[in-house]
Amino acid sequence: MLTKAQVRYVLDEIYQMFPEAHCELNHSNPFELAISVVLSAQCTDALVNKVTPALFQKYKSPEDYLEVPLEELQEDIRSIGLFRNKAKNIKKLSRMVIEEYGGSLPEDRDELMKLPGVGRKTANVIASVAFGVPAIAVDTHVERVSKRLGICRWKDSVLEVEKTLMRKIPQDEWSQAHHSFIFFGRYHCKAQSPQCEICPVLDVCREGQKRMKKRA
DNA sequence: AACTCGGGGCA
DNA sequence: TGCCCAGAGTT
Repeated sequence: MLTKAQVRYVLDEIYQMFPEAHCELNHSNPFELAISVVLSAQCTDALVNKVTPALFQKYKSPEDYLEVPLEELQEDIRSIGLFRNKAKNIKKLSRMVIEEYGGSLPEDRDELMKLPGVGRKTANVIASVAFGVPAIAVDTHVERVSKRLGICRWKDSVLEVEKTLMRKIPQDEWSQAHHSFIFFGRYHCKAQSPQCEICPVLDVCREGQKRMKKRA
């Protein structure tokens, strides 16, 4: 496992690598943010961003999602994977927000996770981006990068990864670290083809050194 | 723990 | 054109 000093080193290097890493989600409207993040499950943000402008033009409130037939909502998000489930979730989520939360999104992560389509990762994103709650959302990029580097253990569950990251990263950097890890995972430490040859943190990376030795 | 849902994007 | 990508829910 990487020491706290090594984690510090990794963070600094990765921040330098992706200085533009930041959250592109609109946080002025928590409900729209929640819809965006629910749509994001199992597909890229870029794909979601193609759909949301027109979507939010048409649907202004939770009530609007309830008024249209399910098939119409499905059609409006068709270009995204899993659109049938996601449309159902959005309708149910809208109903819950109206009936159980008085028309606005709950701020508590455990309450958020009661909403359909909102798991641990999504709840963390909503809580941190919309409500400023300190959190680290562990998606596949964050998980893969943390495990390869040796910040946490391979067998760790998502929850354990999250706890370890919170322990080893200063709280005021959780957001920046989260977004930087996403960029790092998507463009550099990729699932199938990690760019170990040109990696700035190879010297502390457990998996990277294994890979390089294998190649030699 | 394994399986399902489903498109877009890239090789 | 087939393989890879990306979470939540259900069993």
